[in-house]
Amino acid sequence: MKVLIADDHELVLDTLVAFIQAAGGIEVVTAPDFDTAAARIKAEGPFDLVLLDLNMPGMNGLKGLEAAISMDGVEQVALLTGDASRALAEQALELGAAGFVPKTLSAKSLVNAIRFMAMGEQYLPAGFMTAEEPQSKHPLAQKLTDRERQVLKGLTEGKANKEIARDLDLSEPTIKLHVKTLYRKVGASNRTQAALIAREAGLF
Amino acid sequence: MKVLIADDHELVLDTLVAFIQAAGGIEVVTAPDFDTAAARIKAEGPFDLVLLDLNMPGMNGLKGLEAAISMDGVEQVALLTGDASRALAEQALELGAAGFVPKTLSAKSLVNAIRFMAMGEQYLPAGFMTAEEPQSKHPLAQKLTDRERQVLKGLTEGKANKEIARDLDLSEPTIKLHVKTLYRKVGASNRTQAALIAREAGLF
DNA sequence: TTCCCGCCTATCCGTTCGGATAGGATTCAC
DNA sequence: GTGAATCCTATCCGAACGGATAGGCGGGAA
Repeated sequence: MKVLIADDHELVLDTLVAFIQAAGGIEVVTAPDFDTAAARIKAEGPFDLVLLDLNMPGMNGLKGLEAAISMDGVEQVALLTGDASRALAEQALELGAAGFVPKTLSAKSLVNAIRFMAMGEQYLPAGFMTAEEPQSKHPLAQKLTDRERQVLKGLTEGKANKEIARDLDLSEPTIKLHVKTLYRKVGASNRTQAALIAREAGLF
Repeated sequence: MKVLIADDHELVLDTLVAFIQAAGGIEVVTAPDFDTAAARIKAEGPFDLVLLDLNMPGMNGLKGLEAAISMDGVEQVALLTGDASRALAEQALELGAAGFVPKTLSAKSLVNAIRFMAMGEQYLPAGFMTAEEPQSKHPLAQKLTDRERQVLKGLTEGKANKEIARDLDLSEPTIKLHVKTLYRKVGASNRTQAALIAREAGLF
């Protein structure tokens, strides 16, 4: 059984390799970025599992995942990531990922997950997709009404009131009202600040 | 010598503890988020060094760093972070942080850095502050003139043209000109889009 | 020197924004 | 039912924005 792990955090790499080899029966190859990972797949493949860090050089978000999945010499591809966003996990699975591994896992269960996926299974952290939306409502968003959230989403896309009105099939004055009340709630004084605050809070 | 490490990535925690204790002479306490870190400082302090992950629950960016520095029972506070941004490092040092430790370090040098800081020294990753600005010019920013960059910075802070004019000691019509030409260069059609694009590119 | 480029200033115009105010509709809790 | 909350619509106004256009200034390149 052969596994490639790509991560620019050498610390993570060190640990995983040590733990996996201690367990035995698995050959581990590492890479510090996406490009060398791709090169090693070509040169040293095939691999039973390829683990890709979401935030590493050369990996353009899910682009790298997509590319890796379509490569020859790769059985399974999984994402390794620091922040566990449910939306991201869903997208990754839609693209055909074998799993989604947050680094918040303990070393032991992380190694178990890797062995599990290398055997061809799909892995998701316990209580990740099962839980409806545990703490999804940010302290900021929870104060907004549904409409206001929809309007705020439009703001974060740089849209004009008129555009938002068309998208939501409402009149423009209505949008302006929501925009105004929304400013007060999030503490913004114009649409750009509101958009930045929303992004900062991780909404949308 | 006593060290507290707070990180929501249990993997990181496991490794650091194992390595540090293997080296001997250091007592290690861990915490999965900022609040329990603060509680443990109060209960089990004093600590020679507190290592805080930048992206963990309860830590509002540099707010947590600031809070930890001002606490009793803490000698040194350092940041542990996944992505090494130079601007962030500078801000952290200005707040009085003892160092800035990117997780891209190998486990061995990371442990060395921790021991180094616990002894009261300041640590920065090699060639981090020394290098002038290695790859600072993003493909986007390099097309902008100095003034346009300054104006764009104002936009990313949600400022009005008039405010930017005051900050840069220019007239408002001038700002409007720069804003307009800047839109064309970055592909925005209004200030909110420009601000988001700039943030997306990692500028400022 | 002449020319071009980046920079600053300015005016004009139509649109959009931000804010205040007011009325009507719906739903839900009391 | 009464009242409160949410949502929709509307009008008015001053300020800010987005865009076009035009001229002056300084420095570097041809």
